[in-house]
Amino acid sequence: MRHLQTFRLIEAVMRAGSIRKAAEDVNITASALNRRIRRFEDEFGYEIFERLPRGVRLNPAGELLIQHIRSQVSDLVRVQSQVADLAGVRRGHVSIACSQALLPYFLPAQIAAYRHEHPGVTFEVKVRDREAAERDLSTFSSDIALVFEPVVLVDFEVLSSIPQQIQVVMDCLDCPHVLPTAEYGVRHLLDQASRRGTRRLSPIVEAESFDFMRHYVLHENAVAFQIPIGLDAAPQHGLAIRPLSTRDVPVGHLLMGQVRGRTLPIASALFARQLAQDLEKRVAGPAA
Amino acid sequence: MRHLQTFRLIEAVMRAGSIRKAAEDVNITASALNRRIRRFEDEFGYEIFERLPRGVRLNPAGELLIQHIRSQVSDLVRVQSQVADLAGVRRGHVSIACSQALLPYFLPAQIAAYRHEHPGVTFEVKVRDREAAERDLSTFSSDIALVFEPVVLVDFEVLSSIPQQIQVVMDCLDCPHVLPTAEYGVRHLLDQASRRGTRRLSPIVEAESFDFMRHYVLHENAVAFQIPIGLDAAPQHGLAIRPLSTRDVPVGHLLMGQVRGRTLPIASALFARQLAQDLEKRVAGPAA
DNA sequence: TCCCAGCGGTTCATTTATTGAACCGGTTCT
DNA sequence: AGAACCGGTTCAATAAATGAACCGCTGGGA
Repeated sequence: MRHLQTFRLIEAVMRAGSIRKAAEDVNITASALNRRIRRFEDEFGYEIFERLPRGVRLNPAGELLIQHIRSQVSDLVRVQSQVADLAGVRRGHVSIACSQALLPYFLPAQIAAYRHEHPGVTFEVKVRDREAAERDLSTFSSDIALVFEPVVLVDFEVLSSIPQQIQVVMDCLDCPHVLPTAEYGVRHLLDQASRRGTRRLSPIVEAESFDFMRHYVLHENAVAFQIPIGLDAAPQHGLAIRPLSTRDVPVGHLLMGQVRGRTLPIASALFARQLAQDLEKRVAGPAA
Repeated sequence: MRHLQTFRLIEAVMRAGSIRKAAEDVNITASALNRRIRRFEDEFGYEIFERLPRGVRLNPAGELLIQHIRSQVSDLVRVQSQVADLAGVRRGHVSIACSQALLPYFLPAQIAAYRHEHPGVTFEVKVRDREAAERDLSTFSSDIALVFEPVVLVDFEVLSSIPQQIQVVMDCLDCPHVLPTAEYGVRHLLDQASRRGTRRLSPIVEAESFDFMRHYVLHENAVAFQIPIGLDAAPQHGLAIRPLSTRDVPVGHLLMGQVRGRTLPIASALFARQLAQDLEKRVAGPAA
């Protein structure tokens, strides 16, 4: 898309933090890039970069502009997707930012089901912690976020919410436990619970991968934690799964959402609706 | 703004209904214009014009695109206005589509008051009947609409609403009356009332200008109608003004609104707030 | 019926705008 | 003080958009 070229260049400069570096990235001369930036600033009426001795940085005006650019590009994609739709081809691309718990069972099944109906739609699944997922949404680099216990809710429009009680994944009933790192919702809830009660959390292993933790308990006598949606309905060989009491650890919530007020491309909107329907079914009868 | 050039051309072609005519309008060759349109369609991925033997017309994809273009341009203006604001200069441009009743007293006073505070802001006042005002909003060619008894309310977000009982402007109490044409809210309400009751409307003069009608009753014994906001608080020489009974004619509503969901530029948003405040005061104590 | 005006689309020489290489003045880190 | 970067500027080289002429087509009027 030709008329967005300048915007792409601006983004490149923003990322690189310097015109010369950005020029390398996009394979043009620094001089050409510099002139394009200046010309844009002329037309726009205001400078959008602070010129520092070691490079450039977006000024507040630039921040406003970059937000506009992003929403614009994403809206153009939406229009294209709508046009594709009325042209008969159900095409499109859905970008999802989600917690790890969705990776092993839920999302693969959901995406496969959707693609079975609409083979022209492509997907992009990004693993993001709760904060990063929301950042992804607000920069329009993801359409839909699926996160457990999100941190802030500004600009996050909840499309669906289901309760998820943390489950213990254990090989036996003994103490040693494996915990996710602090940025995860599961850890957040367990931390809260431990602060309230007398029991202390003393993880023998901290990990960022729930997959790793689930496998770890097969090797050492230990317990790990996960939310139901990240666990198979049929318990695996040698693994027992049991919900924590809601008196000990409060029930958490898995939220699906988008940027507040944004109109999603058709493919993404449809997929979000499918997700919401499936999630609701789980609340009614948790037997997936 | 250079990167919007193609969009301007697309709009020109849409308006002209033919590439050759549009080329004349924008002072380039038909060949050049044709190529730019085709190139854009290539990049966009879909044709946006139907090629007819006597010209071109937007196809549904094009309709979708033009909507996107308009919202995009208006959003860029909003960003510029915000930037101007944080640069310290309160600049901007406010475009208003309104009924005639607002012209003689209300809007001049309001705009003057606003410009007294913010001399950098310019205004554009367009007289539109109820339908055209809403069309103006949805094509982003006006920021704010002020209309009496709007027709449809889709995409119209009401920012303020005050009741306005139709007033009789008379030189004496006799029958002959002067009426606005059908597209006006005043006529609409009077029509409704006459259908419900037994009295017939038989205007001796139909006019599109309320100003004309107000002056006309000075020359011939006749009555005219207007809503309070279009009338001076101090009655003019020789003119008596008296409200119609709400039993005879239902009370109408003057609505101020914008396109649903749109973020207005700062200047427009501020002006809309000022209007809303002033309108509310009128409901409390109608003595302007 | 035929014909021609008007349409969109294409081709190729020309004009315009964009680019790249070299260079300038400045600041920072060594 | 000098080397290393930085953004900004200049001017010739390159790439892109443009205009004039032409093609094939359709619909309305003679």
